[in-house]
Amino acid sequence: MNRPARPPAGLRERKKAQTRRTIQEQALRLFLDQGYDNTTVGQIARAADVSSMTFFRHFPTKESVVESDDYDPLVVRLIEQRPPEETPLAALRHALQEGLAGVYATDREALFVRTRLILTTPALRARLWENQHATEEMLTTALAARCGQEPALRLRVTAAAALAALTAALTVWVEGDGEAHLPALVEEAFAALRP
Amino acid sequence: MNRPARPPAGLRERKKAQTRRTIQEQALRLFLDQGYDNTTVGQIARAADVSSMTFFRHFPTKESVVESDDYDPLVVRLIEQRPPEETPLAALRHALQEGLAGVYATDREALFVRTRLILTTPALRARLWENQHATEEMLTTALAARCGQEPALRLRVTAAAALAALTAALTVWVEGDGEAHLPALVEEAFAALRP
DNA sequence: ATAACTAAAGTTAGTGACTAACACGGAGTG
DNA sequence: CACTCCGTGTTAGTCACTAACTTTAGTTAT
Repeated sequence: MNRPARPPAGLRERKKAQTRRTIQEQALRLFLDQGYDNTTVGQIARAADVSSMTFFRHFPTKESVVESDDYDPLVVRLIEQRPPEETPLAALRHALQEGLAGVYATDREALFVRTRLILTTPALRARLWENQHATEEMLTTALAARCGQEPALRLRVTAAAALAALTAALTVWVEGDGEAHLPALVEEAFAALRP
Repeated sequence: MNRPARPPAGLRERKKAQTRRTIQEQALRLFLDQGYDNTTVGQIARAADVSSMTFFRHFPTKESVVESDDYDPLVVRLIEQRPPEETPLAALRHALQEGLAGVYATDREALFVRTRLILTTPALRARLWENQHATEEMLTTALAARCGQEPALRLRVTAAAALAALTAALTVWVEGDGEAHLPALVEEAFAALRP
């Protein structure tokens, strides 16, 4: 159970982490300033004061700088904690809402900017779907473990539909310039799944 | 209402269409032979006896050779023909099933090979999601037009969920080496959306 | 039929994402 | 203090894709 705020743990590692953070910050700044496609890896590297190679040592692709993907394990944990009598879909809905609530309360602005960047950049959007597929598999497994079933087609569909609902809500949220209440949008999106 | 089988319509156009077809055939052959990532555009061009530039004159990206996307307009037409008293989800289910039935009856083997190639190649899978997003918008619009509503969040979620169900069914179909009855899988996938 | 028009295809020379191979230098360890 | 390792820089590539220009060949008009 290693919570964040790990002790300094060695100068070398700290420097590495620092480099990584700097690259990511500069990348996001440049992407927002001049657009994703108009920004080259070389520019990012120069802004972070490293060589282009170092960029790829920390991030396998240009797209991967934008991702976070710290949510998946959190949501899986939340699913495990849902009462077992809940339907899979309800468990997913509550777990996703809980997970979102935290981010929404503390980092709403950052979430908005990042989401808009992703949804308006084709290359990043494509990457997003790929990640969703991985997330879908994790959710399916978590759901299957919860009620003893094996990960069948139906659970897969449920997980995929839940993620589709979440994405649709995020899309509408961004299209409305972030003025709507995101949790309410998510709730409405999930409502469309129980006709 | 130009049905296929258009008259020859000029030597130049025919030659162009022929070149395009050759490129696509050779590309698919090479992809299946040696894998997508191990095949370069230059190889495809050489196999089709054209220059690399010509490849990009016919297909904007290497990924786009694999797509067909002739389904979207067909499905939209099928949606418009569904009886108006059907729920949006039911209309989608029937339209997608009808559209699939045609391909499944005549081109099952080709559908299987192409689907497996896409689902097992990360770059193509990413592209698939992108296309699904476009499809989702068309379906949402079609659904909205059907029952006079405006394209709200709920319809978007419905369309996205339906596509997720279809994709899940296709995935399971491919994982089972194409031995299952695809329409039945689709039916089961949609069943998961009515709990 | 031949000349004039035009669109498809080739050629060349790039950019940018990403990789492999090797060298350097400072952080970790005895 | 020496020795090892690991993060980084350098160089030289490959491959997808683009732009500018030329060549070739189908089409059209004289």
